[in-house]
Amino acid sequence: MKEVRVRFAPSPTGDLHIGGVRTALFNWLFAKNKGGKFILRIEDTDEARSTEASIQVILDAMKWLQLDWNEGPGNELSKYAPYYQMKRKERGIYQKYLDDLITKGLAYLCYCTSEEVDEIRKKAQANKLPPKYDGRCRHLTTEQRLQKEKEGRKAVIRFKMPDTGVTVLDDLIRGRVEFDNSLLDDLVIMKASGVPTYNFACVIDDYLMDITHVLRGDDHIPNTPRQIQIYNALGWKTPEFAHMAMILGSDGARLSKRHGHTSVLEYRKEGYLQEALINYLALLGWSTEDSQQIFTIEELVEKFSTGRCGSSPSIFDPEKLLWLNGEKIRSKSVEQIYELFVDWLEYTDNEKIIDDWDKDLLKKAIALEHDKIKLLKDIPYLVDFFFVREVVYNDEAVKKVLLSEKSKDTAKIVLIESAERLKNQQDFSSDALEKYARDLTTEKGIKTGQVFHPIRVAISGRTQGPSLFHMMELMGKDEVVKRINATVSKFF
RNA sequence: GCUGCCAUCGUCUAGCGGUUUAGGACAUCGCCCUCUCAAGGCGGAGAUCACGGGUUCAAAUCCCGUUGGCAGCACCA
Repeated sequence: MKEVRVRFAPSPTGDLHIGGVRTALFNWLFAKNKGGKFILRIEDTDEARSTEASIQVILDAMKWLQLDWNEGPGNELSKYAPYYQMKRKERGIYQKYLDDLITKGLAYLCYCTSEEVDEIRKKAQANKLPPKYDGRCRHLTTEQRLQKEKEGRKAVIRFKMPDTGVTVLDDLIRGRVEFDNSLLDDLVIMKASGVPTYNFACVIDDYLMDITHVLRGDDHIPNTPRQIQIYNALGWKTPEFAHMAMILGSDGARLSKRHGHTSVLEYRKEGYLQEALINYLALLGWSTEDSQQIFTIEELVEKFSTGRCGSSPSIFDPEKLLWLNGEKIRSKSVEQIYELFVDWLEYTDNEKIIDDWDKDLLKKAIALEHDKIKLLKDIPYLVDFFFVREVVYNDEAVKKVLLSEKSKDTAKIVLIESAERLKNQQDFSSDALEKYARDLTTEKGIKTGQVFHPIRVAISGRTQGPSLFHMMELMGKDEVVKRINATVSKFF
């Protein structure tokens, strides 16, 4: 059995977006599942838009997502290298096949300008005909060619499409799809600049790199018959194709800036975990029979198959992603979350936030807020009151719990007495503190909330936070007493 | 305009001709737990399976048509 080889072949013309990641992921999962190879190839033949920065973004994103490649940039010694199409072009890899096709009469030089071709297409469209180049340069004589060149025209190379019959695509996800050859036009396979176009370079490289399966977005379906024809012309067997449905924005339109983050790295900045993004993306366009939602990477690798990929498009739902991220964080140990958090601070250049924080206290604070963390970026806000010198009081909290007509008298008494008594509290464990607080309510004949809430606000400045007595225990007696005293003198 | 792809709760999906009063998940609502916020538990609401024709004893499931959405139609990939 031939080794499975798949590739992810992004063009470095912008950020790596959600759809691209899903394509990369499914290829990666497929390769892993089959014990095959996953190849990363950079399709940088768009001279105008390809950028070095964009290549870097792709590489960084793939690394963060842990979609490691068996071959690709960095493996320049491989027999399949290089993995950048422009480098391959420089080595003359494509020229050979271009010459071959021209010699065989399967491709030809075309001197039409873009304007002329546009004109031809528009005319066809006006007549309700498929917009298609008419092949007028197919049979140029040598004199005509010389004449065109004398006019200073530069030639492109066009592929001669068969104009009868059908091209059949046997898609792993969609089954049989037929295309009428008469609708396919003579596509440009080499630009006037001498650089091959996508449809050509892609075929050559997939063949040369022994790619066995091409998994890509279904926006490529219209390209497939053209590519199949090129394979045929070169006498090559086609790889298997699997076209997955697209990921759309909330309004059903193609995912774009309007729908929130487009670049994966923005999700990293927000504090999403790579495994949450991976898990979520796996759920878009693929499912198991029991509709399982939460997967480890290993489970994904084990269970993935193209046969269970859906053919209808799906809408990207940020809320579900957020839920999944919380799920993943909750499944981690405090130590793991701490590590992840430190990495995130470093990545977002925010290390100074925790510079003077006691790391041991931070871990314990994280433990108290463990179930509440949805994003890594939530952590600072969730625990920062443990580390401040002076409590930052939330106005609403103070108004409601300390200063309202209803609460202020009892709050004052509770705080003054607590400051006094807690100073002498021997056992500062959460259990003992809870007993203390409950005893106080009985003694004063008031409700638990009338004791718990003022203390909470006094020591944290907020009405929300971890379990009160665990929070006090962690803060320690001196700090708690100090904060209560400070609160009393500030407000009463 | 031409060609192609797609169509089950708001969203992601299960379903491969009878076991379906269409199952699960997110979101939403209610209750429980509870010192707050979460998390968790329980429960509710939410889908005439886009529509119309067939085929069949039987269709969300097969076929045809219609409608709608999306994609492609570059010397972009």
